[in-house]
Amino acid sequence: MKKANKKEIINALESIAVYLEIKGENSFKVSAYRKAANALERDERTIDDIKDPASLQGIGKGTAGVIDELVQTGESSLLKELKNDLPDGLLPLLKLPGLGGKKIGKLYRELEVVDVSTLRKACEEKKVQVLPGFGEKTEEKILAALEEFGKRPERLTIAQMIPVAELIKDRLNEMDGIIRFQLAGSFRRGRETVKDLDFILSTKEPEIVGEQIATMKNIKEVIGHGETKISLELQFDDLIVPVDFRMVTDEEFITTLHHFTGSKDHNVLLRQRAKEKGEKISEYGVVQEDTGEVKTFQSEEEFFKHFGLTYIPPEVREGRGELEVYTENHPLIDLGDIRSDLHMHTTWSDGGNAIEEMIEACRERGYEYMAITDHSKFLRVANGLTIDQLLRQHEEVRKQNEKFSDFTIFTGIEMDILPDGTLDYEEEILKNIDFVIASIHSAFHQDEKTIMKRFKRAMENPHVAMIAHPTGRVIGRRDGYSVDLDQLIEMAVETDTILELNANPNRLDLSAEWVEKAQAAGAKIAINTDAHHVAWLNHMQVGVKTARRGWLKKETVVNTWSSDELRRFINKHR
DNA sequence: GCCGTTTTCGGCCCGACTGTTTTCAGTCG
Repeated sequence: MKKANKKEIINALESIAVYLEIKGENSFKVSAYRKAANALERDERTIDDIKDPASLQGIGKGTAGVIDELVQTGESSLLKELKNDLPDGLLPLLKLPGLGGKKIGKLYRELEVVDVSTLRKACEEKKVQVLPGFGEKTEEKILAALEEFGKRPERLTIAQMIPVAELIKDRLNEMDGIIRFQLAGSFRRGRETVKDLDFILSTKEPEIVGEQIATMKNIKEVIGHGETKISLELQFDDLIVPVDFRMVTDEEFITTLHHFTGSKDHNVLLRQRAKEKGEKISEYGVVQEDTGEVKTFQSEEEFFKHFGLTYIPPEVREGRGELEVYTENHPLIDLGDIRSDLHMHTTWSDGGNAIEEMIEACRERGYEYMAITDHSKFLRVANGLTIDQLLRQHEEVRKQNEKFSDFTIFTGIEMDILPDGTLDYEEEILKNIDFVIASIHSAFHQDEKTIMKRFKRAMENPHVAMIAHPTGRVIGRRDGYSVDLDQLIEMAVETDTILELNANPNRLDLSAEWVEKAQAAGAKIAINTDAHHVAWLNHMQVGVKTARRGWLKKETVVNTWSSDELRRFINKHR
């Protein structure tokens, strides 16, 4: 029997939790299996290196037994048994809003609902509304949810959310009665995708503010409207965005902001810690359990300090050891550390702005240097530069460069690694370019070995400074090519090739998870916007957020260095 | 199911909102 790998074990534990939930098991037992899955996921080691799973916090005798069985045999008798007991068509029903394990269990036992279609039938025959605990409205809602089921993506990309978030902020700014507001949730933590947007508002007049929110433009539906919480679905063309608004007093603002920034795992860990001190954290403050005294805070710094911690940036509040690390300062890279952008396009290839405009925009952003990197000749669809054009462009860049004593413009190129593994320009050309980027834009279907050969050849070329968007993924649209990232990182360290964190919110490539691994291995990262328009230079913020999610320090990121330092690094092997 | 210098039993993070109920269970984040 094939042994189960770590991912399969985590999935099995999560499946067990879901089945138990539908069975109506004790909810703490259910969450014990989820906690065990989380504990495994958080641990960096492989399943073989974790000799004794029960030694991990959250894994005891029971779940360790399940894990051991999966490791030994590749199967779990408990999971098998559950699968025999319950139809697996019930599992997707948990995704329907308003339906949880308890209700699904009841539907199964009382009405023999086993999947989406039997559930729809039961609703249509009006059998659901007569069940105790259900009613007419519940039945209607289930039917409506079934109608929408599968039509909408579960998570929305940051690229889609950025303009929506800005629009809502503008509207809140125009409303009466709001003292201050902030966007919280996974958006604030910088996740690649989000389920919804969470806004925290402070006000003395929740009814007045609530009324304005519930009547704002673009509302598709008001999901809920209570005294302090309003849930909406906003619609912009095809895009439907769930948005939650929470209203509190200004004193409560900071603890509410922290609570709804999450993550859930982070909150749970911090609350457990508070409990050990005889305190209780809620949205409204920290309660001294013996006296009932409620403490509120002026800032999140102050809040964390209360628990003996320094400020924990939202990006790392994932319950992955931040409470242990942030007993002292642990600075991560910051937007203010960025001194250049090393990947962008102009009208010479497929960009929308002239060289001068890009220079001006970079200077406005306070950078000290930059690189102009248009596409190479192979990429005809993007109007890649012929050798003649390239030489003329670099002449132009050098001329521009002479204008400034306080700013440096690198000549550059985003050169294609061709399907056969050769590079788009000869050594003779490359040796005169300041910043050579190599990247893959073709033959995505090739197998991993072939792709890795292409990368290897590029990275071993002494003139190639950086690999751009290493996986080629576009979030929510395509996975990219088959690349062995562990090996790529290894090669990057060996050849001193920089790996890119492409800050385009559709790409975020490398991801937070992989830049973290790259940093651990000693590789260097550049955060670049790959801007095709001056406005896209602002994506640097998103890139830095992603870097922070990967715990990147300033030193790891080459565009926090001075231009001389970077030049020395690039020219080391030339 | 997990956990424990108060505990090997009895807790487990906490609260808003809805729809079902006549005081609360279920869901959600």
